[in-house]
Amino acid sequence: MTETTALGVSPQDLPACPVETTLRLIGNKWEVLVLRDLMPGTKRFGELRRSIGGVSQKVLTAKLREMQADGLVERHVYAEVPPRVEYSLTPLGRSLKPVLDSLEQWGTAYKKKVAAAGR
Amino acid sequence: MTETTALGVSPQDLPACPVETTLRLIGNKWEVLVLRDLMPGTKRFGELRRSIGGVSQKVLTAKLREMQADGLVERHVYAEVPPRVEYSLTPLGRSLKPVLDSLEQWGTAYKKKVAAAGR
DNA sequence: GCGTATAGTTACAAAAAGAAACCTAGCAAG
DNA sequence: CTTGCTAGGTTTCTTTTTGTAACTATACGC
Repeated sequence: MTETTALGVSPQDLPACPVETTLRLIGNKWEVLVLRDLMPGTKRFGELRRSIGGVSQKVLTAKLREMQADGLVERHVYAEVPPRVEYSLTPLGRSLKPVLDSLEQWGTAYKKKVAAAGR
Repeated sequence: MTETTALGVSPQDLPACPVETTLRLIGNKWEVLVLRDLMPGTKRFGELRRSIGGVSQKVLTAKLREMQADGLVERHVYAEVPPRVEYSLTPLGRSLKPVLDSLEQWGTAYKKKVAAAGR
């Protein structure tokens, strides 16, 4: 079964500033890490939890639901026992790749700088 | 008077993932907005507070101190009455511009999409 | 029957954020 | 002389968010 959520967002309740608009969807650390780990493809809940690392079950569940409501993430539930739930990015979610790339690039450059200064 | 803070960061206490490294410095909504509003140039505390909008004095103070400790922001105190404190970005802070730009670009595209869907 | 596994919920504790008052020091108005 | 204003900051208190740990449901293998 596949649950989908349309972008039920009214333009008028988005902030005027585009940066804030983006932050409304991925202004949280966990949301960015979900994005990072789903970018290569589908993952199950537990798998995602382990790959993110340090996130509690409760918070990950909550963030995934929000991201689903925002149309960034798709949730596929398989009626098996034990339950299997797979998460993947929607096209909208995948469209955030450039943002993720810029975060990664800056982080890489920064780490290099710190390593050089630490000598 | 000018207070400066070197990047006193040891490479080993940075996360392995560059994305997480970046998030450690600007993983918070307010930090990104400070960056956005200081990118054009120096601002006084109150000015910054108003331009960000919706941030409490306590939290803005705390975030600015953190960003100063991280070497992103410079703090200039003028010994006047009433006090004047000016904030500006360091070169490291300004180097985050590409990240900010990607957030802005995505937000702009998203708003366009939402506006189109809302008809 | 009993333990295992998975995604999720619930109840409680800890941490962060927000709201509002107070502090400082000098200057100006009354 | 007293009162009020200024701007950045701190303190206190309340609310919201986050984290921790225990518990649920259900089929499978033993």
